[in-house]
Amino acid sequence: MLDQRLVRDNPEIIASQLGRRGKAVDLTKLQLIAQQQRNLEEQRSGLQAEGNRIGKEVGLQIKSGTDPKSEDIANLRKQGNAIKQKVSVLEDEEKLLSSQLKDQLLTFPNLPSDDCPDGTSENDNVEVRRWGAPREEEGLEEHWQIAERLKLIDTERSVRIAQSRFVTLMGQGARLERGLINFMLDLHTKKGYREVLPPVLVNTASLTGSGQLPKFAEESFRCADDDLWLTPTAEVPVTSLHRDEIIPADQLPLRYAAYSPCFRREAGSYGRDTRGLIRLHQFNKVELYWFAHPDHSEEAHQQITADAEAVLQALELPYRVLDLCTADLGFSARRTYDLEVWLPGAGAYREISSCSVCGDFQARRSAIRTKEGKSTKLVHTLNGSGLAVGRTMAALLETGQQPDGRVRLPSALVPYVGCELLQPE
RNA sequence: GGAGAGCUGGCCGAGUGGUCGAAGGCGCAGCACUGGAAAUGCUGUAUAGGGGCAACUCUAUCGAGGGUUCGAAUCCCUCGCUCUCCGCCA
Repeated sequence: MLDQRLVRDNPEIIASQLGRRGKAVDLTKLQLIAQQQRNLEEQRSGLQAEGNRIGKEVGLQIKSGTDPKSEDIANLRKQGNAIKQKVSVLEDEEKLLSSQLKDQLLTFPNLPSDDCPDGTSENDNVEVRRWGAPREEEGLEEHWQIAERLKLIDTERSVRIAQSRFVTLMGQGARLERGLINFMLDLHTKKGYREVLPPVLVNTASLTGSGQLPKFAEESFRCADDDLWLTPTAEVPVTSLHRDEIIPADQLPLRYAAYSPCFRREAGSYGRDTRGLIRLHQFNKVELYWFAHPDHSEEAHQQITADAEAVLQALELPYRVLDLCTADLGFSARRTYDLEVWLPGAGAYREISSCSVCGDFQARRSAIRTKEGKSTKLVHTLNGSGLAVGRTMAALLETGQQPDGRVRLPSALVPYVGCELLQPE
């Protein structure tokens, strides 16, 4: 969420920054609401001060012996009542305006960072670097072909169990998925990340706090009888881990590595990536998350990205890093590096991790602050996939495929999977 | 699902209508004492919003929302959550 004061005092900053994201907004009305709301607050608190004075006066007089039924007291009561009425009118107006303001504000995306490249579509994303030597051969299989041939996944029966876009991992496939989760968590915790296994059902406040609500309700699965949703990413519960808290500055940064299954409705993606492990309603992900001091979030962003890259490097998977342009930024992000892994079978780079710095955007929604001396300020939050497990498996299958149909796993994974070659069981 | 208890500051805990943002304790910070430390003593220590260059000041907040009252942490109503016991259950 954006700062209300910015709306009130410098709406032109918001307009120009959101303009960079391709969002044209007219803030004159909202600014007016914000200013009126402040005026009402001033009037109201002045009246309340007067009312408090009268209340005390009555108490004092009665205590010092004045007859409670005396003229003086009756007069004060009358004044008190008059003020009460005025206050309640002002209060109603003020509440209406604040809720209008807040409702609007919750629908605005974050302002892009100054360093974020300008652009109008994903074509304007800037490639920052590449790592590894991509396999570029003719006749390589795609991961879903390999997975079905080796019976690592059962797609058809998954439809019976649930519906399309769900997958059941079987045998070595299940083992590989489990091994990858463990491998990733081990890698991150060795670097000092605290491991987290959060609830995957989250309440409305949590989804609002990290930015998924109110705008993206149709992207999440919702429980019919409770205020609970299936989390679309561990970013949601981990943000709320410290919701409404003040974190002492000497504890920052807090770094978490959270494994969770993730659930997304993928509304509006009919027909895309219908086969295999790329786009599912349920997938596993290890998420990196930082609560950082506001002065150090830029460095933190470089570090969290490097920590996500470390997984790809350890798995010997070639990738490239994109600096997302303003048009491609997610709702809560100020700046994002996407990691795209090379899929030799598909012959394309595919997103496998998104590393974002959100500034104080989520912290304001979630009331997560830090304290130095007397002043409290909002922390900065960062998140990055480290990594999306299903897509990692897809990349491993395509990258490790052998002419004989088997799949060679990177050596780092052998202790986790128990073999270096996947072959028909 | 049934029955009961509770929800107060970072924590514990007092407070049943009047100057209470809230006693006391713990914790934390500063100062004093000390060669240094412990112990001790003193002082300070919530959040949000408004005004002010600042010192400071006003308003709100005792789970949430309504109500009674000149005045509510305290009384009334609704809701939420937590805990305990019983039932069920991995």
